[in-house]
Amino acid sequence: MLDSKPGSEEPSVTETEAREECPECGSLRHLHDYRRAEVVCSDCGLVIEDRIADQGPDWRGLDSDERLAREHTGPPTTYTIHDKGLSAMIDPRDYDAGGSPLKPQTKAQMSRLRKWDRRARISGSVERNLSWALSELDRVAGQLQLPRNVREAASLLYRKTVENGLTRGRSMESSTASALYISCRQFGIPRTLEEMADVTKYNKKELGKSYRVMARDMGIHLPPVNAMDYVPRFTSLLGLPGRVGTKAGAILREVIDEGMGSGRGPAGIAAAAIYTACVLEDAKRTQKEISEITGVTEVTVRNRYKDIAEYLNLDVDG
DNA sequence: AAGACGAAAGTGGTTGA
DNA sequence: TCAACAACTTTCGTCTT
Repeated sequence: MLDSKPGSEEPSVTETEAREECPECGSLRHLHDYRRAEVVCSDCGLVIEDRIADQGPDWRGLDSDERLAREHTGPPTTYTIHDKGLSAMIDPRDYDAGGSPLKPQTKAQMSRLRKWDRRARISGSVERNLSWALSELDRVAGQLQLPRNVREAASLLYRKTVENGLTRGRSMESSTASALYISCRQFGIPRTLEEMADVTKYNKKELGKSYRVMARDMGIHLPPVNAMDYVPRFTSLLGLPGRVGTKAGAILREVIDEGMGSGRGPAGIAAAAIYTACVLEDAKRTQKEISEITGVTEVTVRNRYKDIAEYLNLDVDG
């Protein structure tokens, strides 16, 4: 019930004939990738539109609880109409409906009313931004299959960031993504920046910069990512049996104890440990498959694998 | 033909003057 | 602030199965 199986394969990509041609190559064949919420040109791969999931009832891949929770939250349309026609204007002039001046007492009252009206409006807009941000946060969290507690933590972090005025000059998307990324790290279920980048409109670099700034500003010290934390998810995404995961964990522990972790990217080491475990356990996955899932290149998988194999051969058992 | 391996050049981030 | 540096990626060619 925690993580839905990655193996459940609904057709998440459909090809359609588009009305507009691709600005890059002019092709009319577009792929709708609902899992990644993108429209991609079939011929040149250009991402024509992202976040299509906002436009329809296409939330998917989540359990019924989440679907329920999400049913009416949503895209900016609700937020744009939120204030419309609901808040009345208070006439700024001190005359009554008939045009006569107000009594001093009434005048003072009206002035107080205006003051509170103004305050309500401002806090209303803060609320609206917040509610938009939180639904964006939920969307990304949903696509990354993150558990509730991480979302809660991320929401809280985001609120605090806003309260401290640290979101000024930054987009809400980058801030919510940063809050999520940081929370994931804190909960020991890290997502790679690649994965974050896949479901937001920012790339690895931008997200990296943005989350660093937020962590620094909020005085959060993030311990380095533990390579071990990647193993369960990667093995499960690769559809590997449990024993391979255990093996990979054992290899990792051994290799990291030996100081191989320093300076190297944790995801790369995790990927290589999994690859090694695959070889040893005879549950072969190609380097390519592993690199695709883990977001590190084949070359890095190879290099780390070489390191690990070297070390393991020096040791007695393998 | 596909996968594994490695060399070479390029990129972004960190470090030390 | 800038240059040097290590890690990683990209690209491409060769070897192996």
